[in-house]
Amino acid sequence: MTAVSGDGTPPEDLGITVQASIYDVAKAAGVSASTVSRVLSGARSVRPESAAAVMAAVEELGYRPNQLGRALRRRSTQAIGMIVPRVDNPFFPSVVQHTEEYLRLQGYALLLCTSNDDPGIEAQRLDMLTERQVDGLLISPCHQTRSLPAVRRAAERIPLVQLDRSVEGETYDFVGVDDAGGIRQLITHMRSLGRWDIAYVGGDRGNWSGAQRHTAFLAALDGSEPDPERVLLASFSERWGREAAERLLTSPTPPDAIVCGNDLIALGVLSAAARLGLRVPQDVTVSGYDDISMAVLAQPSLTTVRQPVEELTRQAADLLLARITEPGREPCTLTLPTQVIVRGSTCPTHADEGPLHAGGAADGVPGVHVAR
Amino acid sequence: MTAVSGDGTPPEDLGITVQASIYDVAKAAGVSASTVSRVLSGARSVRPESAAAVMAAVEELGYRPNQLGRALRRRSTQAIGMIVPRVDNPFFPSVVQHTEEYLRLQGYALLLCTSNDDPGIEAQRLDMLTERQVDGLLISPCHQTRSLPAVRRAAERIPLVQLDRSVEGETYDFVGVDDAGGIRQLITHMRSLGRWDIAYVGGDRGNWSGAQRHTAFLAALDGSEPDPERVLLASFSERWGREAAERLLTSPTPPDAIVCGNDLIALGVLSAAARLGLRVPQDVTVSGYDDISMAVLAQPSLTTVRQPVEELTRQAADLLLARITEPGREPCTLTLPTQVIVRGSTCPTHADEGPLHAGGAADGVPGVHVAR
DNA sequence: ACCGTCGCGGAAATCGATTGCCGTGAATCA
DNA sequence: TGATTCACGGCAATCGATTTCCGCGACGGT
Repeated sequence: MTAVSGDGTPPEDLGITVQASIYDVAKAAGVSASTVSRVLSGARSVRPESAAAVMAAVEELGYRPNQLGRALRRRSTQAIGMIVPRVDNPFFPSVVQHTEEYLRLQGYALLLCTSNDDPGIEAQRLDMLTERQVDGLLISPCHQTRSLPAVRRAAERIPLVQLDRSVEGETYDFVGVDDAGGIRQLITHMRSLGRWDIAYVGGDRGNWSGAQRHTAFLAALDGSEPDPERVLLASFSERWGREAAERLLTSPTPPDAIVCGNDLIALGVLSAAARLGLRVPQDVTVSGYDDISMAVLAQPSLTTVRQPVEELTRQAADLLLARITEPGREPCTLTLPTQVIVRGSTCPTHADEGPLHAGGAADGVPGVHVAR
Repeated sequence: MTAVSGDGTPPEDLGITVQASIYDVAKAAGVSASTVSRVLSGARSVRPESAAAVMAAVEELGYRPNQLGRALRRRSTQAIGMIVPRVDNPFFPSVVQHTEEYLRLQGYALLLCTSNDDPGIEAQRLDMLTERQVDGLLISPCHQTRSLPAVRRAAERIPLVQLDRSVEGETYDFVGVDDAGGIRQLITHMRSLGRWDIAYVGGDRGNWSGAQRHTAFLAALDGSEPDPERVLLASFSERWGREAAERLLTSPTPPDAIVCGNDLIALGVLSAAARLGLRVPQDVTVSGYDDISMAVLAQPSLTTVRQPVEELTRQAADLLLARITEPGREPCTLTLPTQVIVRGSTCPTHADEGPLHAGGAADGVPGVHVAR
């Protein structure tokens, strides 16, 4: 059955050769397909001669098992699907890198997709991965509410864990960071430097991070009046940071500090400040969020909030594996602590001079780390 | 056969519900599985009443076809595997983004993997994707020679196209850019500014881009002596750029221009220069390669070589689709032209002042574009 | 009235691998 | 010696969807 070659015609070598199936191996080794399967999987003991014959045939034919057939029968693809909003924000590649590495050690392959911050594309990807029978899903939903229907649909069929961002209106497993705490710490830091007129440039409130950080900013201002001119929201991009900073810094009453929704925005702000001839941190202090690798290289280097990426991905992966083995468990939410990294964009004493490879030193405030 | 529920026990709703198969739909609709398949695929005409019954059952059961079964039978997964060396170099995310978008329009899903610049991991990923029966592979091999065995093994079974980087020793379809031409243009540009003592800071020669660009730099120097102190090779990272620049610029005879192997290196160089109190471009000019989005925001903005990413991905995807439909065709190599983007890091007259959103203007030299 | 044709539906084979079940022969034990 | 266990191998069912082949009834043409 299902013999593959030997139909009389010469091989006619054209690039791609037909794949040998387990039956071809069985025939070449003079055993049954069951035996081949058992040799390869080690599921049951096999006579050494048979095993040797099988291995020889595998080698000879260059046999590689078809994971489609295996997955169909086993009801497990040993693959995890992952969906992140963007890959041009360095934070997510970093998350992806760690996740892939960790899951590989657990014997899973990672299938990565991008939603491009579009709930429609995200839903397509979610459906695609579901139909391809991944064993689990990791997702940073691109929108708090508009992502919900597709996330719900997927979670009904497949173990799903959210990381870094979450949807609202239903609770699924979620590993995030203390976004609000990070912002609060930053504000405290700014005020300790004598900065009281603090502006906020953030992403839109559609996604979790944007909403959390903005809300935290407003809350941290408690006493002060929330001047609408001081709070600008649009997108998590350098371009927006630049544009917003231009608006803020050319106004008659510019703020003396700018807290940004993430590092990309902050880099845009630094760019605009430099262009306008303003000195950072003397004229205005600036902070970011995420601690991407560019942050330490910026001019000046960027004060920011570091998310514990490795911990984040490990916890999310563990949560997913737990839900795979035990689908009925209660949804659980983990919030990891963040850490403020103080650099030159807020602290002149840490401006970018001195040896390039100096280490940092804690300055006594819990959760605040002074670098370089 | 394969009835799914109705075994007497109550539903016992725990998170995940069992997936309905095409047979469940058939039973609910009172037709055969063949008919369900035909309704869903539109392969053959079906009586309207049957079709309606099927659609109702699909809706009712929330049926989603299992792509594993479909792919097994159809011998096509409608998925393309892609492997890039890193995702923390913004150039590749950009390539990925465009590729995914284009392939989606052609009805393919993209499964993305990262090799982390490690030929061993790359080989694993290649095998994994091959065993999962992707219809084609797109790869930027992380190493010119060490990637060859795994690439060969994969290409023997599945249509494969290389993009941006290639292996050596065997020719497979490849879409790249004129790396050498870009470097030559940069050198010409530097010399036209009166800079003759040009240093090169690049990635290692293990991968295609590193080797091409380094070789081109040496070749462009023809007359001049290739001072080994002036050519530093290690990795395509900001960190390396910073370290190398520190070495170059603190030497007794610093160069008056630094050509970098990519933008990340160049950003590191700018960072080191600023820290050492050197002015760019007055004291030293700096150029990058790739035109990542940070390049325009750097202080000063970065002169660089733009790769035609969209064209690159479109051509690579088209080549792959062509090879899928016609596996026997001759391997083909495409080399796309690059374009130098002149910005503030080489040209003081284009320093970063003026309106933020100004467009650029061509300065008459072919292939050279003066931005902002 | 008879014979093709057409529309439509279903049974069954198929894709590739896994696994429950049974059979066979050898070894062990009473 | 006869019974029981054990090691090992193969048959066939199975996962879920597609597709070939065939059958049935209706319809049109002569």
